[in-house]
Amino acid sequence: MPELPEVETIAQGLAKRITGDVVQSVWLGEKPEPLKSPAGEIVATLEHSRIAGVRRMGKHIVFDLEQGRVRSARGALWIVHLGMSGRLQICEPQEDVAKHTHAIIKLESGRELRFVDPRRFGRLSVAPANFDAGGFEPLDVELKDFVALFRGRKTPIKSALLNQKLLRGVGNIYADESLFRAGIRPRRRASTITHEGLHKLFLSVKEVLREAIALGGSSISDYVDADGEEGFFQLQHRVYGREGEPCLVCKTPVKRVVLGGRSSHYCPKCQK
DNA sequence: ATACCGACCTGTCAGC
DNA sequence: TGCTGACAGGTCGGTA
Repeated sequence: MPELPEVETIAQGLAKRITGDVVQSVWLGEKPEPLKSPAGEIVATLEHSRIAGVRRMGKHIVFDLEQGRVRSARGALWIVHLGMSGRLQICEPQEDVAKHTHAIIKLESGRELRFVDPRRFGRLSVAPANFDAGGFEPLDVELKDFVALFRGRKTPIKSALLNQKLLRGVGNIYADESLFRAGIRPRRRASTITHEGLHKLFLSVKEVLREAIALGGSSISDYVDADGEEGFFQLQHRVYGREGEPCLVCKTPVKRVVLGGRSSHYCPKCQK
């Protein structure tokens, strides 16, 4: 479900509400599929830890933990990837447990943090405090590094944008929207884009992500943030999900093609 | 290196 | 009403 702006919105919401709280106990569902680390390790790392902060890394939600009685400064990380359909919700204990709830974290404040994920593509793991997911943060990357990412790559530019080892956090919606604003077709080989084109793309990616974060992300079907609030960036989509509808610039019908198994939307006239 | 495909899962919606 | 197929914000591993 969520890309960078949605994950950022969720992480900010969680940070506001549970920073400083302490994990009392952890319940994990019996099926271990969603776990990337052994269940025992996740439980041992989380229990009695203080949540010192919540932040986003690419599409991961990262909880900074101060561990155990000693609350060592070194700490550890609890990392949640929401996959396509994952949600993290803060609940009162008496609230009904939703179908497909795979983890419940009881907090000393009395609230619970619940991980719900119908499609089970989400992943839970723990990692040392120095963990790094690799790739550049799109909002922080500098122009020269951005340009270097694509130089000499024959892969379609959209595939490169979706490659989390290069840039982390850009997904299907924001790749399409960024390419539209930069006037570049999704199938265009990365290596054939001029420096000027890459500069435009560099600006477009940042602009799209910043606007989307400001609007709380895109709510398609069921996305809501940690407070249960919907985002509004879906109202700003210019090509994503608009197959056959007129381009907002030139009225040409928006095209949809499949690229690497993903729907890709573009204006055949505005994007070259 | 690259590109395409299916796999992983469940839910929803359009069409018949 | 019910069935079927397409499709969904993500990633991984196999194959040529």
